[in-house]
Amino acid sequence: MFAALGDRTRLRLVMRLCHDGPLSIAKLTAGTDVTRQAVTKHLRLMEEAGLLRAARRGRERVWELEPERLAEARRYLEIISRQWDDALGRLGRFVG
Amino acid sequence: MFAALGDRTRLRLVMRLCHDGPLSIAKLTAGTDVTRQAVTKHLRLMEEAGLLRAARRGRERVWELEPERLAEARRYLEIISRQWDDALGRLGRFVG
DNA sequence: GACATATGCAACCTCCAGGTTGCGAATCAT
DNA sequence: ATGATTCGCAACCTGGAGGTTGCATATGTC
Repeated sequence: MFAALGDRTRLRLVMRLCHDGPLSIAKLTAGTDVTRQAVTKHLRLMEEAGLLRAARRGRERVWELEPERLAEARRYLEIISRQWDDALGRLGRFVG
Repeated sequence: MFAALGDRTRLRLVMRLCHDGPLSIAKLTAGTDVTRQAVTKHLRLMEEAGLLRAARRGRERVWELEPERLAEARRYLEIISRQWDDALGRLGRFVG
């Protein structure tokens, strides 16, 4: 999940999608400095991670974000930092 | 940043830290199936990513989370999904 | 001092993520 | 039907991430 966002090209693709709306592979490739095949691989990877969703339209394959996954990641980070605060609290009580 | 969390070992380290509080390298290594050196490398990587912070205490080096970075990541994801909603809204107006 | 503990440094190895190239297949336009 | 787009498949290549090993260096303990 985080690995899916932990790559330059992929993060760019997500940003592109996130403020241009659904796009085809060719359109997405246009904004990058890599090959269409590389873009395709990244898109599939993110699809398996649950971040994206694809749909055929004519000869194109249109990709769009799956925002629920982002929300999930956000919740996860929130849990992490909350547990961290708790741990520091316990530590403070035991030490001080 | 997301790349820092996009690795199994690193995510485990973060989880361990997040609910046990600050720990030394040896203690952190105990919970893993890899070498102390590997753990050290990961810790430094996350330090450079701004996720962790270290402090010497005697002969130990104690690591702890830098929760501000997590908050930053959360904000970033929020921006992403908000822009996505906006993009879909524009699309809807133009098409429908 | 002698010994154990906790870490640092550096060289090395292996594997796969990220990328490319070449070709084939489906869809649209004229 | 011919050509131009848009995509899929498969083989291939390469750098660096993740890991290990061996040794050196501080710090604590007796």
